[in-house]
Amino acid sequence: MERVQERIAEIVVSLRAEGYRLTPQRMAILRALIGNRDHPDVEELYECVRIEYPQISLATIYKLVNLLKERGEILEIDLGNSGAHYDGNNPAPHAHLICVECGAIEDVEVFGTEWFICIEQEVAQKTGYRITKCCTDFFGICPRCQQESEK
Amino acid sequence: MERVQERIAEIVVSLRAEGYRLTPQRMAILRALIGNRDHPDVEELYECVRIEYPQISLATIYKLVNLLKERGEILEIDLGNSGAHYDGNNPAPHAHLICVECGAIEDVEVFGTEWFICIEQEVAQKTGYRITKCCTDFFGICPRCQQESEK
DNA sequence: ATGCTTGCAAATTGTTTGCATTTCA
DNA sequence: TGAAATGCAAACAATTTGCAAGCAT
Repeated sequence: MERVQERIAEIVVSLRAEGYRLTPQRMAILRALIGNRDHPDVEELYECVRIEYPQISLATIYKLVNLLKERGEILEIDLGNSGAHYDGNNPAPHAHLICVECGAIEDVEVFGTEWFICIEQEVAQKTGYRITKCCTDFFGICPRCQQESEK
Repeated sequence: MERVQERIAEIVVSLRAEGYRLTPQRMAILRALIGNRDHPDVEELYECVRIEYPQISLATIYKLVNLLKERGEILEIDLGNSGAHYDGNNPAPHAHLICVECGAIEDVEVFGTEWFICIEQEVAQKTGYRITKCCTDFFGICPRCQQESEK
């Protein structure tokens, strides 16, 4: 899991380069955000960071998350109902798979980055749009929830 | 535009079959929802129906829209910030193209329904999920907004 | 006549903002 | 030291809910 440290270091460097400060709270949020495959929402980040910093406020989480989102360091996953989730591990475009039963969110490895670049180019060419982002979400029922409902 | 009447008729039949009632307000909302390529949000539907029914309330719009969404008759398009938009024309899976500058939303014709079925099957096979829905959104800048910012 | 639907207002939920105080660089 | 970040509370926006009265079937 050296990756996690690397990814955090990347973000730290990038923020510092722009004059942003790295407070201990921000470091804790980064740690909660990066390096879990959980795609947490703001509430989960809050609960996680609160263990270390019981004083932390939701506003602080929102502010950092928005900053990182604007800078393209994390991906926002919007499921329509309820709050947004965040993917801090992989800023490259990739699809997500969401279980509508238990709410689990996982990355889809089936299509690589090249695949996204390819379909983005095709759409750009046929529509004249300058494409900046593409998001693909699959909704369904995960194997575990299927088993449970089989009973 | 016979299509529009057809589509409305389809929905009317489907609702009536389940014991739902077709009030004049609901008919007006359906007309506002189906048969414009605008992908309206709730506010736009509200303004539209209000011309005919100045008394109508947002709650009524929300209730019908949720009913139709649950029944798979319309598609919800969630852009993260601000309210959801709806696509009543085409319940089959298809991608959307969103201009981040002017907010326009259009259907992407590049990939057909078969294409979606194909990638859904591939994901299902590789992950064990039972896929129920796939949504693909391309974000970018439309040709018109590109020209405008060129000046 | 029955019970689904309406429309109002109030309640919820998720997120943002203003500001005085603290703190990193 | 000075600008940026924190944390609190209040403000906001989108959506949902409860309920009395109305209306489609």
